[in-house]
Amino acid sequence: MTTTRPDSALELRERFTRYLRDRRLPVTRQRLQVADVLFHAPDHPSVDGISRDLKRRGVTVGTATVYRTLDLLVESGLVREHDFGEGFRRFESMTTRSHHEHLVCQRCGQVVEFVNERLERMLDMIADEHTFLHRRHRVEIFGLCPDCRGRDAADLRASVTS
Amino acid sequence: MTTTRPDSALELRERFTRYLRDRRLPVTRQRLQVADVLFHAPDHPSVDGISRDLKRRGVTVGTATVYRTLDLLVESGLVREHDFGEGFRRFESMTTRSHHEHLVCQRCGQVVEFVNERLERMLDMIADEHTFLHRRHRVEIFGLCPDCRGRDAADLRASVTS
DNA sequence: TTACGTGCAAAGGCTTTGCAGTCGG
DNA sequence: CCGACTGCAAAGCCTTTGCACGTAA
Repeated sequence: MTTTRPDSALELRERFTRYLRDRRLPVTRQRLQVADVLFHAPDHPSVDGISRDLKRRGVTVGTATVYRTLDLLVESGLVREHDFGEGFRRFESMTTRSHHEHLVCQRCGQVVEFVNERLERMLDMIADEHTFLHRRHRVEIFGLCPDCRGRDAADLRASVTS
Repeated sequence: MTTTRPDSALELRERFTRYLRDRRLPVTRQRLQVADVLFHAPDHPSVDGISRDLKRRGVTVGTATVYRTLDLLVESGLVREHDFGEGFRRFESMTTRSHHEHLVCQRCGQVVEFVNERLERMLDMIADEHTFLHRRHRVEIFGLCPDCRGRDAADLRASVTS
């Protein structure tokens, strides 16, 4: 279940390189390193998470460069930007998986992805009904993941007993 | 269509007063003024918008107090907090209307509300499927409102002609 | 009277910007 | 070589916090 999808990552790096070359933008060590970290991330890292990951690998990339590279990655369409209302952004590389939404655990921060075709169609319909041109959307369900759900119930029992 | 819902606003102010009294918290001029501005707002104002509205009415309330009052209003359940990914929060008073979602225009910032029972049920189902305890959710559709949609097409024609 | 609120200014957290030095193509 | 990038530090935003003073009950 925790696949690293190395082949996907390689392909994405190539696509990013191509994107840069097409626009006559330098393909620098920093840009590739930031992209690689993100392409290999199994989750939805924040800028801080990406920086720490880079440090762990022994390389240092200035914060400003990380932000600037993320802008490029988002523009290129290879990376998706998220704002789960935590006060900072998270990023996610686009694998071959289809468009998906998120379930966010309010206790442990775990993010689970889900796909639902019917939901997507319904959103198209709703936009149409309001004569809106539908460009993108965001569906997030907040609550407790299976683990935290049980733990919360346990906490409650403990507090009642004490 | 642009109803100010004055009766609703009055009732909400009363409910807020009751909320404060119940917790033995002082009912101050500032708290009521911030609440009133929000209860009368037809849209989803930001902290800055609320402050400017207060100034327009000739009263001044410190920024810190506005933030602290908004915390109370959200805790009381009379106000809903939103984050449309703009880098700041927006607030909306809970009228008697049922739970709703938002269509956001990426050009002019207009926010249109919509209600869709089927959508709500579908989200419950999805959370269930993943054994998540569903506490709240967020559905936002971004794009162009009817007005901006036309304007964008016009811009495009103009740029092609020039 | 007294606990809590208020306003100001300072601090905080995330992100962007300005600029001198550096490097890819 | 030149234009674009990088890193650092400073600045920008929104929001929170500390503190002396004020006020609701």
